[in-house]
Amino acid sequence: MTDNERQRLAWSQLLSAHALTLRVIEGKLKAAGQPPLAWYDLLLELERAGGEMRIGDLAERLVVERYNMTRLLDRMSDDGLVERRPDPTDRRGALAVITPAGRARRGDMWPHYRSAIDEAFSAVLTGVEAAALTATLRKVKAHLKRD
Amino acid sequence: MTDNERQRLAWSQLLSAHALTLRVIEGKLKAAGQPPLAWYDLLLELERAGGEMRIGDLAERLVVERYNMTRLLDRMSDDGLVERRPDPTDRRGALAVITPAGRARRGDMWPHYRSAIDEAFSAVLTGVEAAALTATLRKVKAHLKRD
DNA sequence: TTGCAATTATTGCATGTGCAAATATATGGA
DNA sequence: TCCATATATTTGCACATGCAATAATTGCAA
Repeated sequence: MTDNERQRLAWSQLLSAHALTLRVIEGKLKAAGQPPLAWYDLLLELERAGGEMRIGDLAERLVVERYNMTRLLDRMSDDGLVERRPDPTDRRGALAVITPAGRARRGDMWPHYRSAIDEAFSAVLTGVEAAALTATLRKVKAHLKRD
Repeated sequence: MTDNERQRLAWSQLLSAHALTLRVIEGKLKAAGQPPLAWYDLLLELERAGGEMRIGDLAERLVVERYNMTRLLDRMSDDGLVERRPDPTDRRGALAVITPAGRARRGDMWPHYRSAIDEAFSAVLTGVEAAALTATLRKVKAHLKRD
């Protein structure tokens, strides 16, 4: 097998491993009555940013299209987990702000999400393998973000 | 950092690397006037299986829900790339069969898809890294399929 | 300053996906 | 054999996403 074939094979494995793992993890979340993964990621990102972030930045950070971020925020906002606030520094833009209910919801979700990841994904990886995976995927991401 | 943290970090990298790479690759396909990735995968799978496969098996193999496979086949069938045939061994089921136009379409897609993978993904990986990635992801998949 | 292109967020419409129910057929046990 | 249960696929309806167009604002250059 040539290097090119090895690389393309790795890509196809990435696709199918992703699909399979995601299906299992989302299934566990749903079975536990929890919201989808994307909600967790969004809430976590907001907390890490200190509670608020520009909508466009959030979309870019989470690799979601802007118009889908608009709608994701609509839904989460209907649930009281986030709210919009005009950006004082640029009146075109808006900030997404996490609410106390949003912080609480992320806290509720975490144990379910954690155990789902641990069972579906972590269980078969050594720490060394996990670190290698992280390093490799970071290279790919850095490459794509350069453009 | 503990092993658990390493593993969870690897999972989050898998999610974002997947999203970013897929966005780029699908974008290149679309820009080249080609159908989405899922069409390629389906056509390839059928060719590998000798030209036909049970719909449910195809869905399982491609990690797609059955009802979505039904609809994917509807669309591809509208384009003349596949057709349905009753399964002689089980009249509940149906076979998806690749047509000559389907084989031709896969042939047309491949150079575009190949160069997209090579540019977006392969470019930054050594053969050794790719092989390690494949091995790791295969373990994850094997683990999930066991249940 | 004015005017024009670029940026931010949103929305209408078409398309794709998830869920639960429907249809048709198969399988195994009384 | 007959019936209850399981399996394969499809479909109606609600919800989510992609695309192209819109509105509001910014920034820059004439």
